[in-house]
Amino acid sequence: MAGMARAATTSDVFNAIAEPQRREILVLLRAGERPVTDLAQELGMSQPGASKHLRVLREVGLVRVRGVGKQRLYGLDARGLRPVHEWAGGFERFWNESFDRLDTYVQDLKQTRQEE
Amino acid sequence: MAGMARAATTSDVFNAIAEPQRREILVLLRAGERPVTDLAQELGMSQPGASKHLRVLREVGLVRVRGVGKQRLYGLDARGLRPVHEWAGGFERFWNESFDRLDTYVQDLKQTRQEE
DNA sequence: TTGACGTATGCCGATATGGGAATACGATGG
DNA sequence: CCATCGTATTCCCATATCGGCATACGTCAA
Repeated sequence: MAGMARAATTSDVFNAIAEPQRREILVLLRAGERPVTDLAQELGMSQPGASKHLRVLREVGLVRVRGVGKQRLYGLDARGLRPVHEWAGGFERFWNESFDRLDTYVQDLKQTRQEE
Repeated sequence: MAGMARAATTSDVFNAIAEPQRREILVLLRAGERPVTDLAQELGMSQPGASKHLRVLREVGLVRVRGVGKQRLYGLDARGLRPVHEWAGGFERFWNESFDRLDTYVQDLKQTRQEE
């Protein structure tokens, strides 16, 4: 076991929401519970595709399922998104500060090359 | 070209911050600019490793570099984290609501199996 | 110019991922 | 019990990562 390719999408919320389609699923679920087929159709993806994404979301706890007859309704459990919100929020003062102020460390080193 | 393995870490902020070590780098950079070696040491990773992560962060615009003599100082540009914060914030009312209230859709279908 | 130092890249191996297609599974209705 | 609908799982492929290692690159000092 030499190289590992990332923290396993299935164990980390940050990873789970790294996938655009999974984010879309979460957004759709804000409107209420839905069966897989519904989601698949609305997002223009295959049923197996949707099922797979939902599985990831379930494994990180962002989604809940309950069986209703033949169907399985997926519902949102947004609690796991709170840490994400808070983590990003920890940078709020940095994106609010203008870059000039942010670069206090730079003050003394005026006029340096600005890569890219 | 059949299967694509994800949106390319280098083009999406969500993907860039899916990596724990990259998140750590961003956190460290809140304290101010730093050279690669510094970060690498502090995070217990190799210099090439740190350079690679920083490259990803640079490509999504979360980090800036400027050359100072032999060194290259990396600095935070947190503006890209704002969308993340806002996206997650869009779910705030859902994690605040108790699950019972959230399941209004469920009200009429009492006592259903609760998977997992 | 030649070192030396700091840093970026290239290459490799092991692994994970997402999509497609086929198929297995589960529950309900007859 | 069987057919059917809704959904999950499995296989396979092409690709993308991440880490380690070696190495190329760039800048400064002498």
